Amino acid sequence: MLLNKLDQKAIQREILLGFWKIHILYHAAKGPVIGLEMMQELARHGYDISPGTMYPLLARLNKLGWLECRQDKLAGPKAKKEYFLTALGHEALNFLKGQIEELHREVVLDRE
Amino acid sequence: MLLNKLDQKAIQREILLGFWKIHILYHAAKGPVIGLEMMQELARHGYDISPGTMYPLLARLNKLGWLECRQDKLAGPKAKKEYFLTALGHEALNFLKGQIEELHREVVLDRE
DNA sequence: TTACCGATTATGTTTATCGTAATAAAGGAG
DNA sequence: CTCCTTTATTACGATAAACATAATCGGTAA
Repeated sequence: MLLNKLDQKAIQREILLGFWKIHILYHAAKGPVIGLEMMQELARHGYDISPGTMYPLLARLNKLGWLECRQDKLAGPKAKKEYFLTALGHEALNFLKGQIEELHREVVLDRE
Repeated sequence: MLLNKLDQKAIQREILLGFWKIHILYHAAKGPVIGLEMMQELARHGYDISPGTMYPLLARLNKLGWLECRQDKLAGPKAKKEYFLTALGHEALNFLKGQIEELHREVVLDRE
């Protein structure tokens, strides 16, 4: 393996950014997603996401209408937020599945 | 289809950015890649990349050591540049193939 | 009280993306 | 030879995303 840690970081930043965003949508489709939990989950898969990246992302996906946010109103301003995939988010995820399939077919299976 | 053009643009910017970068590496493995040609090729696949994005990207991949650049020295300063995948670039591409497979297995095939 | 844990929020710096305009060389039409 | 189009890259300014780190807040345990 010629790739060192700097290369891996570059791959992450340059290319894999979108991959774990898909993971988030995927998880949000299965059940509620929480920022910190997701950071830990992704860390397990080798992605090291800082809060300064994760939380603005979730807010953005919420603003785009792909994720819905629920928070206990009785709790304080920093209580955990649960994110769910919306109908629009499902559409986006389905579209992305098609894109993944295409990429997989072309690059991994080397067809077409 | 609920997704409108704004959504598609968001998907592109938020997630698919890495996908066509992989396409570039993939093409560079098959033969020389030229900026403008790549922009047209990607446009055919629905990705609309502006020169202000493409050329800095190629320069960056070159600087990372994934692409090698050849340019006819006799020609002027804006002569076309041909990019080839380096050994390190091959490593990166192979690593990415694994990542694509994993993503495909989990999200598309819904396994694991 | 104090200390820690689960979570989010705030913030400042760096880097990428995008659109558009400028530049350069080469080839063809007249 | 000059003008125009085509093939390419380069330059640039504005917006936005990513990152690391520090601050905050509420709950629970010692």
